[in-house]
Amino acid sequence: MSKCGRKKYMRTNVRHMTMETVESQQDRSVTHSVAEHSSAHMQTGQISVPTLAQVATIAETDDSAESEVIDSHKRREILSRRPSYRKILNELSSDVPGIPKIEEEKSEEEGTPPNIATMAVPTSIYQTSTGQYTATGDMPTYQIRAPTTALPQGVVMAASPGSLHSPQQLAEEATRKRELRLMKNREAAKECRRRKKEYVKCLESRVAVLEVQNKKLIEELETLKDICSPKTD
DNA sequence: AGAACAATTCGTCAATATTT
DNA sequence: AAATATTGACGAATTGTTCT
Repeated sequence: MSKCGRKKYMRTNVRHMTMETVESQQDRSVTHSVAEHSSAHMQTGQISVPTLAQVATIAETDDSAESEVIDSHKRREILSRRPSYRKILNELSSDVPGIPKIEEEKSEEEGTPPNIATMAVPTSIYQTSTGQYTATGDMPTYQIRAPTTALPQGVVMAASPGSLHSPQQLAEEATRKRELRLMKNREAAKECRRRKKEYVKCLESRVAVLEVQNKKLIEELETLKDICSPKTD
């Protein structure tokens, strides 16, 4: 995959705002907006996280003189980075029994085979008669492998920086560090995407469960209405 | 069949959060 | 404070779908 010619963007204090909306778009040949871009990447049926588009809209419409007066706290609140998927999911799981926690990555010696991510699709959260959510065997009892622990072949740990002298050695060290960083980030991105998918699936499951619950309650309400005020015809 | 477009995936960068 | 982790955004590549 060729990565040459990649455009570098200055990023301002914007977690949910890209330069697409911050910069003037005049000199950009790309015509799609942030919202379009994110929706284009949204799979059918997935739940979109609206903050990005919302914030982008705010940013776009905010450049009037009045906007300068806007409380910076508010803005910061909007733009602040939201918690990680792991955190969100774990909070969800503490609220709702049956939603699995995303476990911290564990070292391989704790029994988990390396590089194996077992994960079931969380398609079945059921509600018990007490109103609690319960997981079936299909619930994601995944285990997260520890990707960063395994260095690819060819990545050699160099000597300590103190022992490097020549510019060539320094350059090699820099290259090695960069490759290591890229590799780590590559794995981190994969893991992040996996967590995100998990998070979205989890939300979808919740929606499904709540819809069923809502339907039941409506039916119950109708029944009670009928009992309390039977029709006279 | 193949062109055209849409959707998806992946690696990377950079900003920010979290951990040490 | 430095190191590390997380994740939105981007562009390129790949894959899928539709139309001619």
